[in-house]
Amino acid sequence: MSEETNQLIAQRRQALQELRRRNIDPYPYSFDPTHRAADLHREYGDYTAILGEPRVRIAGRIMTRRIHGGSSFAHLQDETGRIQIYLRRNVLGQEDYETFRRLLDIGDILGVEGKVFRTRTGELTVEVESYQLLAKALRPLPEKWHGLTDVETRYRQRYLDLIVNPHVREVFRKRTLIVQTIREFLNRRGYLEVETPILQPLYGGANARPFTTHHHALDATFYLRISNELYLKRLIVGGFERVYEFSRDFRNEGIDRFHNPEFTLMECYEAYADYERMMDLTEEMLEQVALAVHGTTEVEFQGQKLNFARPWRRISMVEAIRQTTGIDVLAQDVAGLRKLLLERGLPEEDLETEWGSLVAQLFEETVEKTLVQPTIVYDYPLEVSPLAKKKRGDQRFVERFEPYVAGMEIGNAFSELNDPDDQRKRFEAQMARRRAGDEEAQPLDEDYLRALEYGMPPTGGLGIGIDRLVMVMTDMPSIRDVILFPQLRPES
RNA sequence: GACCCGUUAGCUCAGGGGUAGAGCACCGGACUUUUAAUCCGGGGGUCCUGGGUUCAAAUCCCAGACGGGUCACCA
Repeated sequence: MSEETNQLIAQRRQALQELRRRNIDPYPYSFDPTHRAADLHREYGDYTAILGEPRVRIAGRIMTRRIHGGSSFAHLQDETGRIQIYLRRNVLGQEDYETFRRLLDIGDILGVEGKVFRTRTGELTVEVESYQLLAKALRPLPEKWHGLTDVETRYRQRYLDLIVNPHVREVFRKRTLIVQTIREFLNRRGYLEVETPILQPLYGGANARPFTTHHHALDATFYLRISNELYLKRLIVGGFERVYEFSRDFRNEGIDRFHNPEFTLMECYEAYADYERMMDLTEEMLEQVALAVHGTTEVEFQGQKLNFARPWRRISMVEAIRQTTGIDVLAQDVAGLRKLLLERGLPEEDLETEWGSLVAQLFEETVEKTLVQPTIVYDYPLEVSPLAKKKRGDQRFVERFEPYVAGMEIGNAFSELNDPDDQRKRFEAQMARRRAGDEEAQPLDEDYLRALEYGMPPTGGLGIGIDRLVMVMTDMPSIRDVILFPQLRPES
């Protein structure tokens, strides 16, 4: 049904006209509440006596209405919750009472002044002595009982979701709490929060296809960053010893429960640290996050009990594969690994060609989903890690780890590669992959190499996928449930 | 990108070849402590879009749009 003919909208527009005819401004400029709903519940909780007829002003959206003859009840909802209001004809007067009854609707924003009391049934209530319409709603809200469940509408019209589904507001409050907890955790350790370019002339720091755009005045191609890694390490070269950034990154890839084209990665870098120090940092940080959100290190996610208490299980990738499958990848060559992957049902055309890439592929196929409890998997193959330093004593691997929770990668960390010549070779290997058709291989960044040639101290780096962390901490099964405005196809 | 499922009133959902349904919301009436208020009466539809089959399509078939799930890619 079109908006013009929608009966419910038409009725509300008529009420709007009538309000204006009565010289009531449906969109006034301000209101000055003395309390919010939660303040009232805190001050005058269930067993508290209400003395001296306290007068309060409170503002919010009308969420329910129970209209009787000469008196009516309604609930106002503000950011903190709901409070019942009570309106009586002989208190408000005939005109104001009838205006409330006839011309105001569920969804309208209202400011009221009145005294706090408790009803016969014990509910804390404000008896309204005067009220002011603060904004007229022209569209009806979803149903009070079932709320809004249609996921498409919930994502496209998140404002509506937030109005009628209180638990959704809770998820996003927790998201902010998580970000704040990490920020304070790093600040306490002397990390400096910085901002680096989102529009980059060359993308790097991860394997992904970028979004491409164009700057008219410079007549130059720019990319939305897929990572801020190379910029943060330039800052380490510059002499900042501990830096971090909550980085909105953009990757031109598929969308599913675990991927949104724009997502948030917290990356931090610490001079003079190696990956073991970053493992400690990771465990401490995420333990703090669990405590901040849940008050305990135990977190329930999709029916599984996860415990973020230190120390976490730490296992090398080679050992993890051995424990899960019995396979010793160190005893396998390329042909052997390919055969093992074929046996596990992988189509031949999907198989990698390099030894280390095959090891990583075998790990992803067999081990990843088994890593339910917080686990650190370390020592990744050289071929899949072009920015990480080679492992002490074994040149086939690099000093890299990923924290896993509930079968999800929620981070990525290295002893950062600071040998400029080695870094150039790694870039060149990436360029070779590119020429072979790998669109996600990393381009060679000459300025980054130049920076490394000035000398970067040994450095530990860590990235944490904030969206996935929030999923785990809020028990949400989809990344769309933890991003306020997830990417959808444009409405036609 | 491939496959499977879904799309019916403002919302939540039934219905599955023969007059378009319910609850809430809405409108009118009664009601000055209700809270899923209650009681009486009423209005409201591009059944996602476009084609096809049929005497007849919301229903069956085809194509498309949008959403969800799985797979692929990625974090």
